[in-house]
Amino acid sequence: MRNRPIPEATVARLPVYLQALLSLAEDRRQMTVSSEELAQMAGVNAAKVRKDLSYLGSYGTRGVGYDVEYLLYQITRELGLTQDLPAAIIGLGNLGRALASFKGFAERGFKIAALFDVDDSVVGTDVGGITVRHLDDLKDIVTEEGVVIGIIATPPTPAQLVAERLADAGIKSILNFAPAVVKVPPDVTVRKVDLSIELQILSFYQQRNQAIATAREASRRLGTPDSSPQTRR
Amino acid sequence: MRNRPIPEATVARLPVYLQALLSLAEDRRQMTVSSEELAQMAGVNAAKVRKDLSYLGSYGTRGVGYDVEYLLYQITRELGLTQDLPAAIIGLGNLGRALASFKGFAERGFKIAALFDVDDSVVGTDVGGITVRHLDDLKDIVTEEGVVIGIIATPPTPAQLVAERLADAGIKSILNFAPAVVKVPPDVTVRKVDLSIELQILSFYQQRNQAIATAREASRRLGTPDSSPQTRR
DNA sequence: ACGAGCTTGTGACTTGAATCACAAAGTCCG
DNA sequence: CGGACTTTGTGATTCAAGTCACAAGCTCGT
Ligand SMILES: NC(=O)c1ccc[n+]([C@@H]2O[C@H](COP(=O)([O-])OP(=O)(O)OC[C@H]3O[C@@H](n4cnc5c(N)ncnc54)[C@H](O)[C@@H]3O)[C@@H](O)[C@H]2O)c1
Ligand SMILES: NC(=O)c1ccc[n+]([C@@H]2O[C@H](COP(=O)([O-])OP(=O)(O)OC[C@H]3O[C@@H](n4cnc5c(N)ncnc54)[C@H](O)[C@@H]3O)[C@@H](O)[C@H]2O)c1
Repeated sequence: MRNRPIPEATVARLPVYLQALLSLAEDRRQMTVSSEELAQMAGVNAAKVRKDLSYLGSYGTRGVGYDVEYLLYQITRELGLTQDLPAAIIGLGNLGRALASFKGFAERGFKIAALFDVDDSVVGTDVGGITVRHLDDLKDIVTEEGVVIGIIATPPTPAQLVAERLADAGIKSILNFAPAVVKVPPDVTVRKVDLSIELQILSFYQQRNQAIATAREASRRLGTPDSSPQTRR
Repeated sequence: MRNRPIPEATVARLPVYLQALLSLAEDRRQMTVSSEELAQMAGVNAAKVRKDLSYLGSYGTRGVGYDVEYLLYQITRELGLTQDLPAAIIGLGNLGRALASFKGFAERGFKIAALFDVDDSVVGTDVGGITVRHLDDLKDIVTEEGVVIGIIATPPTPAQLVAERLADAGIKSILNFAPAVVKVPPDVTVRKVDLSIELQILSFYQQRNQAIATAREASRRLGTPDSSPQTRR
């Protein structure tokens, strides 16, 4: 299993295990954890946990489980979180400000190293202890501060432009909060977080379940035997 | 194809198509759109677009494409966005406030109908034109306002409790911003948005690509022929 | 030192999603 | 009206993820 490329789906779950392990490490009572326990905490099934962890190597002990500290270190290392990665936020509106003043990053392997905007009433001001700079200074400051992650929190229209500026500044990892699809060179990774999309997905399942409920209700009233429960998820 | 259950992956893309169609509908020049164009805009491939849309029915015309307005309506209907769904935000800190004062919801099928917190210095204040209520009044107000979606923006510790209160109030759809896994009854759908997880995933690919780059660099200097490019994503 | 009892690690299998590739169905133009 | 040209809709295929199930390996008590 070792040395095989780690599946994307596994990579996406490692941070969840990390979170669970951190909370276990905090109360020092439990030195070791079983795949079953970890699965409970992460909300997945135990076989998946074991398979996921096996991609990192054989870090468990049969009959015992996984050493919490050791596993914690291995996942941290695999995710590249052994030192704090410097990130920049572009767009200091409602969302950008919330992100900039959020204290939770430091404990999770990141630090906000620079802030950018284009609005003259924002540039030069202080947000969460950091001075907002003009977007035009992006490349210089990114180089200077060693920023490796760009967080786009501008309105959707300028998002593409900002992404290009980030790519031009040598940044390879972008997190995009603007509801817009941005195109970047193939060596740049973009992940998108779109709140409206999440809500719309919820809306779909909401209405579907409701439709099923009313259909069942109707057939019950008609005395028709209920065929399929169709719970799913 | 019709009447088959819509795959989860497709549901997750429908909002992206919706967004693209909305921007097409705005400038009224283009009455119809091909799967190829839509694919470009959504950042996916054309075959996937066609297959996704085919789950909703045969709404295209061969040789022409899809009627923008008609498709727009069909997706809106499928997602259950024909009327604004009332949502509630719980936890009015940095993030909760940004969400509450965000104007983009209305245009995307949602409206913020209620706000909740437990902090006495927050309860009773006005945020984005809505008075913050105490969490204890959740059930009453949810019923009264017909809220169907709950958005958790509290710290991680109270997230589980809040989720239970929401479920108890009859809410079936929860969007959770707190970095915590919440357990709910099977008829409730939870989606999680976790910023730190997204950053950690970026970190993984960042460091992996870097590792590949330095390995290639090393082998180049040694004159070893470079075997596999291994771009992926 | 041995057997009962856990728990891991992983091949084999199942399920679901993505991609391919092409016939079917339409448009457009001479 | 017919044939060149588009573009859809969808079986067939490939690829990735999830689940199952069990032998291998460890601990601990006796
Ligand atoms: N606020 C929310 O809760 C929320 C929720 C979901 C999505 N979003 C999305 O996040 C993004 C930001 O939302 P917001 O509410 O903070 O918006 P906002 O309008 O409050 O802030 C946008 C900020 O970006 C700056 N900006 C504009 N163009 C820029 C450019 N070219 N370069 C750099 N900065 C630029 C503006 O000066 C402003 O400060 C939007 O795309 C929005 O759709 C926000
Ligand atoms: N701020 C960000 O940019 C950001 C980014 C990523 C994730 N998050 C997550 O979002 C959540 C909120 O972040 P924040 O920065 O707004 O935190 P915050 O501390 O500023 O606000 C939390 C709010 O929740 C309220 N609260 C606490 N317990 C509650 C309860 N039981 N019921 C109702 N309300 C309660 C508090 O009174 C406070 O108003 C956190 O879980 C955080 O990890 C925030």
